[in-house]
Amino acid sequence: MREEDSNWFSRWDEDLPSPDELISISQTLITPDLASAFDIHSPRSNGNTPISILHHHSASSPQLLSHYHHHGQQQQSSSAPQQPPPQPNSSEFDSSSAELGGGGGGGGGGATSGGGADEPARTLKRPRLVWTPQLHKRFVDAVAHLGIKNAVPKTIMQLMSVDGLTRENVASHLQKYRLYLKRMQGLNNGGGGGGGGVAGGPNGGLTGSGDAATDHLFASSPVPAHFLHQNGPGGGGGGRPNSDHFMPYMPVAALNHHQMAAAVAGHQQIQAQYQHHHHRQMGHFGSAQGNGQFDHPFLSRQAHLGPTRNGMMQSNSGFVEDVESGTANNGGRKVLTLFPTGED
DNA sequence: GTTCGAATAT
DNA sequence: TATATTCGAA
Repeated sequence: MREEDSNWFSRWDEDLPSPDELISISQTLITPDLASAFDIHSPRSNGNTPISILHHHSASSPQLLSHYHHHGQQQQSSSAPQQPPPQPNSSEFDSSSAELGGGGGGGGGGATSGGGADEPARTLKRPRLVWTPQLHKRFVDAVAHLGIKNAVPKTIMQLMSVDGLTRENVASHLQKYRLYLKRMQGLNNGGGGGGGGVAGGPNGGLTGSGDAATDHLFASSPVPAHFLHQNGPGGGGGGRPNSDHFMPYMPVAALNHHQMAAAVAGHQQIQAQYQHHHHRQMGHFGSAQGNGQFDHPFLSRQAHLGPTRNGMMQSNSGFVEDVESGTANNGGRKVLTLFPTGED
């Protein structure tokens, strides 16, 4: 058992005095897209953001390539549960404390000025999604429950219930994940056996490929055994949604029904953060709920990202955004990390 | 028409 | 590198 994942965890700790300090952060007013659109950056010393800004613009404007074609979708088929409407997070944490956007913090907030403030989301590029171990965990869980056969991007996305996650996000990750699984199969081909339960991560012997780093993310969450079995199209059998009795699983649809969802929502603590090359800040929720933590994979709704393909923005959970442009081997990229807390 | 999946681009 | 976007196929 390695806790390598703790890396990121310890990192932000540096910048943060202590979790308790940053209790509730709300970004409700500022939406990621808005911020990016207006190029709002770190709130200059606002008392809230101890960021040390390393504004360096070595590279002048990056490329302004304009090739954004987006197909928006989020359509619902007949029996699709649908993504939850922007539910007023009736949570305990009112989002009026630390305000990045509200008045205090953010200078950015006001940026909205301008003539029409409608239709904000459009032709905007969202930041790259960073797959944190937690997020990946949800992903794996979803896939596990669906079974390889049914594990297609759309379905996975729905099961994960992470707001802001797009089908494309999942598809991309899935592609890589499959590759990873394949590689593992190759190593242990034929084998079967064993009962060992979990496929056991990257066994001591790494692949000759040498890049184990790639596997690290994947390694952080256990791979369900059934994933590693080669399956022949053959005939029969077929589609069964993984009937493995692994863990309890509650379909999103169920949540849709009653306020139960709301209740659950109260427990979720999710955060999203924008990060740049390095430097990250995060807000912490007043998680002090006397309750322990929630470990339920599916029993929680997620943080909201900005604009959905729907064109509407949903923000509710606390966010911290840190957008910087700069120098970096990448030339400055905004990355969005949304991660659910309470796992692993 | 929609979604998947792999290739390709950044 | 990781993730995004594109493109052809089902």
